[in-house]
Amino acid sequence: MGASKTDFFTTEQNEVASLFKALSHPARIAIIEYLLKVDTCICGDIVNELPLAQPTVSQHLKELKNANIIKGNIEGTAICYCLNLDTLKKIEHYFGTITSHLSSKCC
Amino acid sequence: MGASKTDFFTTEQNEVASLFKALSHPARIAIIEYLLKVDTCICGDIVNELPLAQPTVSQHLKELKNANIIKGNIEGTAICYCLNLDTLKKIEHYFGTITSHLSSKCC
DNA sequence: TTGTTTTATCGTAATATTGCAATATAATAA
DNA sequence: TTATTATATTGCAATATTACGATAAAACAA
Repeated sequence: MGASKTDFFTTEQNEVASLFKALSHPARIAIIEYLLKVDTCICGDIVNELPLAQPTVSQHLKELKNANIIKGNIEGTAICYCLNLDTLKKIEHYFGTITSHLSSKCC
Repeated sequence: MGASKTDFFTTEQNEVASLFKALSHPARIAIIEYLLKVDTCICGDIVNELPLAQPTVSQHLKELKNANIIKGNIEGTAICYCLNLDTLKKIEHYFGTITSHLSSKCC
């Protein structure tokens, strides 16, 4: 064997894990930080910002889109990408719940 | 090729990505949520809580420990695991920075 | 000492991810 | 129409992850 035993965990646990999987590559972190830095929709130049070939960047963008971390709108020949505030807030809230429920008396 | 081109990204981007990689498996999310639920150090019964064999659980615990998401203290024969509040707060802060810097005018 | 319990490591098979060349698709320009 | 430009998809090789049986190691009990 070797594949994840997805079926043995709850839907929520699988969803949370796949959200973090989308964030688990430095190229995808770089994309997020670039979109944050320019603070606007970006049409086109993400490929030029990364040290990776165009098909590879396209693949990473697809993963971020599938996880709803970024949104992509078609603007003529180019595609306009930007961060999805809702999803990012959801992740922030997930950790907020953890840290607020956690007593520091432990260990 | 196929391996991550780690060298082409910043140290910080690689560190953030590997923190999320530690969170990218439902078994590790289940471990975190279990430690949160019992709200105390757990000596031993994590293996019984998960639908995975003992070596597999041990491997997942090691990854969480390497990422500083959990701490493990030896207590005689057993090992006492608990969540590392500092790291979890660091992740929460990372998203807080993103969401607060992000204008919603986009897309 | 030997036995028991608990956790870690080794070895390996199954599966998933990463990266890119080649190619395809889509929108616009000339 | 044919170019051009921008992004997506396909196919495949290299590498990484996941899972677990077998085994080792560590701590304690008898």
